[in-house]
Amino acid sequence: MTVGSARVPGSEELRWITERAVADIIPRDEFVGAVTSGRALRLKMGFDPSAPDLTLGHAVGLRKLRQLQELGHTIVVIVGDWTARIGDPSGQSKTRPMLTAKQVKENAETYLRQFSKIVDRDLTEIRWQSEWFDEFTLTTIVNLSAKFTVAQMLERGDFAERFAAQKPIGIHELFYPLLQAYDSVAVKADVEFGGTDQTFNLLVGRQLQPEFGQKPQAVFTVPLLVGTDGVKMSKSQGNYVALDEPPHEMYGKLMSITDPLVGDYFELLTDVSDEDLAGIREAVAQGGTGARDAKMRLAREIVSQYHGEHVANRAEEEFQRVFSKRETPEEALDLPVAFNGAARVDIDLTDVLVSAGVAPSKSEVRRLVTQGAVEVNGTPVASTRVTVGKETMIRIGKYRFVRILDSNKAPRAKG
RNA sequence: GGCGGGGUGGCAGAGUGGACAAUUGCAGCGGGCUGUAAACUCGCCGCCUUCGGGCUACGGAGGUUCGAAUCCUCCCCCCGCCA
Repeated sequence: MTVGSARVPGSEELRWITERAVADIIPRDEFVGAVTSGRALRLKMGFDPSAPDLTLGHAVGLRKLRQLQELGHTIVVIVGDWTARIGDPSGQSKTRPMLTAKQVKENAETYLRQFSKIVDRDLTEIRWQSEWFDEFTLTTIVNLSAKFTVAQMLERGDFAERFAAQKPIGIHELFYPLLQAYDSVAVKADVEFGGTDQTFNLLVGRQLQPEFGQKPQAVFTVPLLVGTDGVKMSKSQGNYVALDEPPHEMYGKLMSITDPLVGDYFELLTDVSDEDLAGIREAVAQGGTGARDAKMRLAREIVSQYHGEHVANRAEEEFQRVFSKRETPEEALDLPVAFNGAARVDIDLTDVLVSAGVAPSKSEVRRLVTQGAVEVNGTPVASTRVTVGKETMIRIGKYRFVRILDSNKAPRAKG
């Protein structure tokens, strides 16, 4: 890698970079000095290949990287293939199966595909931990671990809490920060990015680099995006929006975020101006349709970012049709049924909805019917046995729709 | 090595011979309300069912019993403390 040069941002641009959607920069003046030096910086960001799906939460940091990339700085993505193979220690309840090299590679591809929705992959350096960790020996590891103390490790909040509560802390867990820190040495990072929950790990990297004769990296943290329900975002809660999400789902999920989050989402995920942002927060605080309109704007803006404006508009129209007006959607899950020439045919919803993947079990379908949640052509059904025609629309609950198609009539053109 | 605690439905966590498909909370689903929500409220929430019922489940395997998540035996796993 040759040391290139980068454009020096103007004061307004610099302010935007260092203040919008930023949690902390340590040390701030050092970072500002570096970014205004004209030298191309190496901006490190880690990636855990055991969880390749990116969410809007990741987007906060990636958007920041994008801003810096546009100035000519180099993004260095570390694929944590080595640590991922050991397994994530934080999920104590289950031992995560070790990932194979193939899985890691696939996950990395998935990651990078989503990653490039925000940053320019061609201007990104992708490095694998195995490049340096494969060569580690016991001596190297002992030497590395000798540079830190248990007390230092216990400064990390979650370790301290577990220790105090006499909960287990695996030795390997103590290694995680060290390994991550060594990544910074290996790639000679100037700045490392992460969410605020990563602060400790990033600082370990900063502490380690001087031990190897390197200038310590600056640490750049971005705020954590709160889940759509207002609680900490987590996969198990399902309260996140994935970057890969289809447009109408993305739109719908954004419309369902709890009101107080609207301002934060705008702040962290869009480029609306500060004045605009203040107006949005004000509108949401007032409640009523103003809050709803602000949320619609948010949903439209974000869907536009990942799917384009045209698609976003269509998602919005569809949303209004189904949710606001309670009409049937234009698009529904098509369900082929063999009519064999008949105009109408009897079907059993328990079979049909389960095989269509709409309901998890026949019992669930019976329950739904009992609760009056299933409508055929707008009329609630009392029995799971119903008569349907071609194009009959079946509605399950408020938002799930299935359209009956004649499987005889619409054969696949190509086999 | 010694001592102790524990393994129950997606999670948390009750139950300690029958009335237990298993209290409760969270999550989820459905109805209402609404701005799409949230909050609130009502209901559902193992699987199969000809709706009579059947089947499978409380770490695993055996056993005692008319009957076991609950008692006994062995085994497996997790955690803490002391050494």
